[in-house]
Order: sequence, then structure tokens, then C-alpha cells
Amino acid sequence: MADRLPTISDIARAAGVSVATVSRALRNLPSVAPATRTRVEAVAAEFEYELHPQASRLASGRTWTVGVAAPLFGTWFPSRALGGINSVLAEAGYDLLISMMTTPEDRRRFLREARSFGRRVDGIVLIDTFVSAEGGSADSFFNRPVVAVGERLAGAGSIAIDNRQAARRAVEHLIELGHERIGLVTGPIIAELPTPVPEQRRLGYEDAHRDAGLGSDPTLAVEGDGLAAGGARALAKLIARPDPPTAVFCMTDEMAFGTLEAARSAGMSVPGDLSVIGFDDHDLAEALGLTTMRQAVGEMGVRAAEQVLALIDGDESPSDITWDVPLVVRSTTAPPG
Amino acid sequence: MADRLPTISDIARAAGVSVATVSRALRNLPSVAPATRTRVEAVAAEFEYELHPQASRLASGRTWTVGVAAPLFGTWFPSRALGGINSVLAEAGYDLLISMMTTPEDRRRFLREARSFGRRVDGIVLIDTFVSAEGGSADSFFNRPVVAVGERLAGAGSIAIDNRQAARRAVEHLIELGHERIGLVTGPIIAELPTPVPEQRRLGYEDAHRDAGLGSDPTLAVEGDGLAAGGARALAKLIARPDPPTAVFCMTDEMAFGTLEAARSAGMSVPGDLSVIGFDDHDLAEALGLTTMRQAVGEMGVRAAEQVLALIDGDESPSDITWDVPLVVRSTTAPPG
DNA sequence: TGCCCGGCTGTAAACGTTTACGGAGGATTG
DNA sequence: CAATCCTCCGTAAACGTTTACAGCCGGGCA
Repeated sequence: MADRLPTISDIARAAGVSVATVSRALRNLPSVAPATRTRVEAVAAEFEYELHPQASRLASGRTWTVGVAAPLFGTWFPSRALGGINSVLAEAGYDLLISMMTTPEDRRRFLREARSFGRRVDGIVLIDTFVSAEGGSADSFFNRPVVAVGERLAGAGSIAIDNRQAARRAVEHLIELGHERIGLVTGPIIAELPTPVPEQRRLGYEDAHRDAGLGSDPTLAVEGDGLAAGGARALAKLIARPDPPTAVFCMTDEMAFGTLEAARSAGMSVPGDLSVIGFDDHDLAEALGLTTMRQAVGEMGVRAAEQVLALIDGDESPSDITWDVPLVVRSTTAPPG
Repeated sequence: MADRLPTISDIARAAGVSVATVSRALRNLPSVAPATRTRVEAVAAEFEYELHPQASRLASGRTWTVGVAAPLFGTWFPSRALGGINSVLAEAGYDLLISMMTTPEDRRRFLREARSFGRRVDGIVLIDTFVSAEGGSADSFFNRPVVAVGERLAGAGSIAIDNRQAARRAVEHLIELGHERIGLVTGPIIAELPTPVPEQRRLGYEDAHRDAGLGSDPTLAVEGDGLAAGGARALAKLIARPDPPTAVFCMTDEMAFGTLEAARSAGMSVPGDLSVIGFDDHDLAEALGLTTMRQAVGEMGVRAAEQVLALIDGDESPSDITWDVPLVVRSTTAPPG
């Protein structure tokens, strides 16, 4: 006997019906008699029959797969988003195909092969991919429904935050506490990938100053590299000034972690000598007591996955969603000493 | 005109050859005349022809896909491993299908549907999945080549570290510095999933004490939850003792981060009043100056992917690899004050 | 009784590749 | 020159589903 896996015709033969009926019965289509359905199901169970995915996909044209593209899956943001996406897809019985872009070269390759990627999935979620800069609509790239998280994209749904507004709120918090000299630690949200995000957050920083009638000193803005080490270096520069700031807004939590560490090893107390606020609500922010702006990344992922499934089923059209970014006050901010 | 995508027969017709020849030419098989090959390639390029993946997979029986299963992709370890795996697979032209287990229920579902998962991939990488406890060999579960990272698994290749030996080395470092009362912060390496890892690391802790002729006081071992918050709580308990330890070994870096924070907010200086050593070399460990044991997760992922590809091609048999875990001394450990 | 309709099922043609097999024709060998 | 071999290519049968279409059968209705 062959230890070949059972096919649909094996089931059909054993159940005494045609393959068409087996196919219909097992997919719970109407127009199959209850008695027939139970018999087919019994035989299928006995044979431990399972659909051959590739055959089914070829015949039906559906892949039951959603593709997710993101830069640097090793980092916090995309990993968390992926978690949210996964939970929705698993529930809906979809497979999850990922394409990861770690280098600019990876990113070019992905865009070059976008159409090919589209052919193996029913829908696509793009995380912080910033393809809008490439011009053209999402459809023309992938030929599939697309939902972008982190940017607006023509022809696609999107889930994003208002970076400018959220940054303004962060700085307002410091101003409300009484700070007047506020450092800004800038940096890419994704290492080595230029995005419009830092500029938006910088504008929010300036908005808050202007609204409060404070002048903003451009030399208080220092470049970090987006990571903790950069945050530490940036703080070193700021406190070397004759007139160091009493508070610092870091564009990412990771940089804030470095800033905190650097402040402490320089003998400063936080928030006594220096207030620090971050942006993201990274996994470690709570344990380290970091005041920050919360990006509910997991939930954004969930919503993105739900939308892409709706787009696939064709019962929704692409929508742009702006996610709220609440201020989370912890123990790294206080009035100036 | 149909805006149907071109199929192989369109190419065949336009190039004046049979579909078989097109198929052979485009896959660079031998036994096609150079002139024919270039003509076919030219026509394919002109038509922007691309293989229909599902059709190809059905006919060939190869999916050109590797499946990766891991708990909690949002966390550091599996994300980094995935990065390494992805780089190898992208290079080799394989798709990456992921299955994520966030809850014990997810894990049961995955194991129940293991065979079905196996059918849609050519090979599988398991990250910290600990299926060995289920009994049975990897083959019998998935019916596909498997490489496990983080555990040994019958019938599969594996990439793992010697947790006991590495933990012993960590504690030896503290003992060499002169510490005699060393706290142990325990906890699962994956939240809520019981694994043999913590026990191994505990044994290493005890080994180091025994080798040094030190008695180990079991009350110096305090339960954390595997995360930063647990590390903070554990430290609070340790320093509340009449005879607090002068150094602490945390089973994970995340717990160590919490421990560091708790020590500082309790007014202790690190490493002046307390030495702390972690385990993992988490992304943030360097910036925070944490002394730790380095798990080169990305490289382990790379090796796992390489091995699974070799197993798929059948030109290697499963091997068990033990990865080295070097001590990385930074600034949280020093001789007792 | 004759007709129609609806529920159920089977037949067979897709879906777009890969590949076993065989054959034509030119080159090589004895 | 005949026999053999090799290179290249086409034919056609898979691969295992889904689905359009047609048909059968029994019941309701005029």
C-alpha cells in the first residue's frame, strides 16, 4: 500500500459519492443533503483527510494568505504589530507570509518584486514601509488590497498616528510642568531609513513652543541615531552646554533609555535634575518608569489585519484611520528642580 | 483584450516553442539550446511573465517555503532569530511562513495542526517551542525536515546553548570578583510557558557555588516573572533581607533591567553597592552597560535556516549544534564595595 | 395527468505548471 | 556506411482541487 496521503478522490470513492460532492460537503456549501454531508465528514475523519493547499489554491485562485512587509523585524515596533496581525489572521484561518527589509537594498528588492509578492497572497499589510514616496498607488504595485500602518498610501487603507500632534502633546506636558529649556533628541525611527516621521515630530516640538510663547532654540536639537547609544551621546552633548536644558524630549523610547542611562552615569538624578519624555511606550518603558507617548502598536496591527480581511472580502473600501496617542505620565518627568 | 496575466502558454506561442521548453528554459535546466533559451527569455521579459506560484507548487510538489513557529514574536529573542532566518531564506529565494504562539492554547492548536502546517512548507524551524515534551519525533509531527532552536528534538536538527554551563560561567564571574552572597532572580524565559531552561540555569548557579566551595543559600533565589517588572520586585525582596546579597544573577536581561532600575531607585549604586549580571545580551544591554552572557540569536537563526535548507535538499543529515555563550563584561559588575 | 421547480448530485473542464517519455536529426564511432 | 549516441524538443499526462453545467428525481400545482 502507498503511504501517499489521501486525496479527495479517495474520500469520494470510500463515501460512494463524486469528488464534487466531497468538495462541497467539506466546505460547508449549501446544496448537499445532510445525510451525505455527515457520511462524507465521517469518511474524511476516518482517513484523516486534509486538503492539499496548493491544489486548492490553484483551483480557487485564493491563497488564504496575507503578506506582511516590514523593516527590521528584530525591533520592537514591527514585532509588536506583527503580533496583533497574527492573532487576527490565525483566528480567520489565514496564513501569514512575511517579507522583511533590513537594508535599503532589501527594500529596493521588495519593491522591485512587489507584483510577484502580490501573486502569492490575497492581501498585504505594510508596516512602516514608506512606499508612498515611490509614487504610484498601492494597487499598481501589488495588484492586491493593501493596508499600510504608519503612513498614508494612495489606493490603500491605512492606520497611522498624527506624529506632529503627538509630539506637540509630549512637549506641552514638559511646558506645563514649568520647563522652558527643553532639549530635543532627534533620530530616524528606523535605523538608516529616512522617513518623514522625525520631521513631523520636530514640527510638533516647535508647535508646542510657539503656542506657549516660548522661543525654540535650534541648538537644543541634537541628533541621536534612533537607538539607545545615540540617545546617550545626545545627552552628553546637551549637558556639556553652558546652559543645559532642564528637560529632554526623545523622539523614540529607545533613545530615551540611553538618555536616562547617560544622565544617571553623569550623576544627575531623574527627574530631579532632568526630566525625560520618550515616544512609543516601548515594552520596557513601564518598568523603567519612563514617561512617554503611547503608540498602541499591537492594536494598530489588529485593526490593520481586520481591514485587510475586509478588503479581501470586498465588503469594505479602504479607509484611513488615525490612532490616538495618549500621554502616559510615569516617573521621569517633574517640575524643574 | 484580457488583462489576464500572461501564462506559460502565451510565452510558448509567442516564442514558437512548446510550454515544456519554456518551462525548462526559464528554470535554467540543461538540454535547451542556447539560442532557444535566449529567445524564450526575451519573450518572457517582454511579456513581464512571472510564474504562477500555486500552479508551480502543485505540479512540482515543492512549496519553496519554510515555516517558522515561535512563541511571542513581539519579544526580543524570537524576533532576532527570525531576522537571521529571513536573511538566509530571502537569499535562497524561499518564502517565509510564520506561525506564532502567544498563548498555551495557540501552542496546542499549532501542535494539533502540525501536519497541516507541514503540508504547506518544505521545511520547518522551531524557535523555543519545546515540543520535545510532547513525545514522538519531529518527523512524525510535521512530516518535513525540522530544525529546532533552543532545544534538542528527536528526528530534527538543533541549535541550542548549554544553559547550565553558561549560567555557571556567569556566576563564576561574580565569584571571581570576590562576591560570596549572590542573589538569583529566576523566571520563565517565555512568560507563562514552563520550559526546562530556568532549572538548567539554576543548576549552573549551584554548580558555580559548589566548585568555589561556597554553600548556596536557597533563600537567595527569588522568583521574577521573566520580565522587567518581575526583576524589580525580586530585587525589592532581596534588599529587604537582613543580609542582602552583594551581587545578583538574573536569568534574563529583561529582568536585569528591572533589577537595575529598582536598585537605583532604592538609592543603591551599581556596581558600587550591587553587581548585576544578566543573560541574553538583549538589544538594550550594551546601552545600559549591563554585564551579561551573550546569546548570538541572529547567528543561531542563520545557522538554523542554513541547516533546514540543507535538510530540504537532502545533502546533510540533522545535526545538533551547541552555540557558544561568551561572557560580556560591561559596567554593572565589580568587586564588592 | 402534465408541468415546473427546487434540491441534490455527477460529469468534466478548468487552474498553470512540471516532467516522463519518445522521437527527430545530427554527430560520432567502428 | 551502418549503428549508436547525444542534443534538443514536443506530446501529453500528471498534480489535486474547484466549479459551471446539466441531469435526475420527487413533490407541488394547475
